[in-house]
Amino acid sequence: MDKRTQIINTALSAFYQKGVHAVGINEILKGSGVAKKTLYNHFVSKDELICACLELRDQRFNQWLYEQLENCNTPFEVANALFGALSAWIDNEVSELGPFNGCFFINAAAEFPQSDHPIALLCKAHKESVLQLLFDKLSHTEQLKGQLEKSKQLAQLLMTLQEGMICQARVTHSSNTLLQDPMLLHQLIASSI
Amino acid sequence: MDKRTQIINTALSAFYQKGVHAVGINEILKGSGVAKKTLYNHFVSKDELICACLELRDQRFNQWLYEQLENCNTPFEVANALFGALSAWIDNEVSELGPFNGCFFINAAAEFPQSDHPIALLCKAHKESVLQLLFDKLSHTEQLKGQLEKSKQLAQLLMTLQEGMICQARVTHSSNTLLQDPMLLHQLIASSI
DNA sequence: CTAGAGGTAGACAGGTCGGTCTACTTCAGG
DNA sequence: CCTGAAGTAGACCGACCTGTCTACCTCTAG
Repeated sequence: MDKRTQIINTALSAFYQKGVHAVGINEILKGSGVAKKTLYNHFVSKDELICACLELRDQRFNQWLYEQLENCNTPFEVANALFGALSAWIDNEVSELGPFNGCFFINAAAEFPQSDHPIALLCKAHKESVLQLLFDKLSHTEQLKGQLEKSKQLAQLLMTLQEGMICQARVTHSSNTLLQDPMLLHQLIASSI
Repeated sequence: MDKRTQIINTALSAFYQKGVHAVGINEILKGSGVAKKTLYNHFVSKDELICACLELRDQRFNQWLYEQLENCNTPFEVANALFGALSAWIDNEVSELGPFNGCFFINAAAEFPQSDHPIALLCKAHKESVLQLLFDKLSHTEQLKGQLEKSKQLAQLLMTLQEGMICQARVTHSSNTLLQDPMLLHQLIASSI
C-alpha cells in the first residue's frame, strides 16, 4: 500500500471518530507510521488532507449505499432497504463504514461554517450525490417510471428522514426503530405517490 | 446587565456561528468587553461556559417552539406550525434564534464525540425535551387523546423530519419546501394515526 | 556505480490555545 | 472613612498546533 493511501486511511478514521479539529497532524503521522515530510509531500496542508478524506468517504459511502439498494425494484423496497441499511450502520454492523459516529459530512460541515469553504462544498456535494442516487433508484421503479416530479419528492422525503435518523442516532446514541416498521413505510410512500 | 449574562450572550452567538473549537476565550473577552479574570471568576473552564451556553440555548429554543405550537389543536396544525416555524428560522426570519447555522446541539455534539461528556449529555437532553414537547402537544389533541403510543410514534416521526430538515438546510444552504405542502403533511399524519 | 527521488526522524519556528497571576481600580455597605 | 468584593488590563506559563527544514538513509533506473 502506498504512503498516500496509508495516510488517508489513518486520517479518515481519526477525523471521523474524533472530529477534524480534535485530531492533529502528529497523531496522524504516528498512526500511519509516516514522516511529516512525506505527508507534506503528498498534501500541501491539513485542509487538503481533510478534503481527500471526504472524497474517499464519499466514494465508500456511495458505493455501500448503491449495493444496499441494488436489488430494489419498488419504492417500498428502496425505502425499506435504505432504513434497514442505515440501522445496521448505526448498530455497528457495517464494517466498511467503521464504528458509527454520525454522518462524517455533517460533522465536518459543523466544524467549517463558512459556506464557501472547500470542505463545506464537498459536504454539500456529497449530500447531492446521495439524493441523486435515491432519485435514480426511485425513478427507475415500475411505479414511478416517468414520474420525475413524484420521484424527486419521494427521494427528498427519504433523504430528510435519513438525515434525521442519522443525526438522532448520533446525539441520542440509540437507533430509531420507527422507520423500520413496514406498515408505516408503506403508508409514507403511499402518501407521496 | 450583569457580567455573567454578557459573557454567555457573546459566547453563545460566537459558538453557534463559528463552532465551539473555532472560538477562543480571548475572542469572547473582546466581544463582551470583560476581563479574563472576570470570566474565570464566573466559569471554572471553557467547557463550563459552553455548558451554560447550551442551557441558555435550550431554554430559548424550547420557549420559542412552545410559542409556535401554542394554538395548535390538531396533529395537522402541530405539524404545519412546526415545519412553518423551522422554515422561518432557516430563512432567518426568527430574530430570537439568531442567524441560522443549523442546530447548535448537533453542531456541538459533533465536536465532542465522547458520549459521556457533559456537553454531549446536554445535547442529548435538549433533543429529549423537544421530543417531549411535541409528544405533549400531540397527546392533548382531540384526535390523539389517550392514544399514547400513536402520539409517541407521530412525535418521533416529526422529530426525525425536523432533524433532517435542519441538517439538510445547514449543509445545502437551502430550505426544504417539501414539508410545507399541506397535502403531504395531511397524508403523513394520516399514515401515522 | 552512481545520481536522484523519495523516505525517516525529529528539531525548530511562529503562533494560538486555555488558564493563572499580579497590580491597579471602582464602588457599595457597615 | 474604610474594607473587601468584584472588575480591568494584560503579562505570563506550558502545552500544543501547523508547517519548514536539516541531515541522514534506501532503493531504483540508467
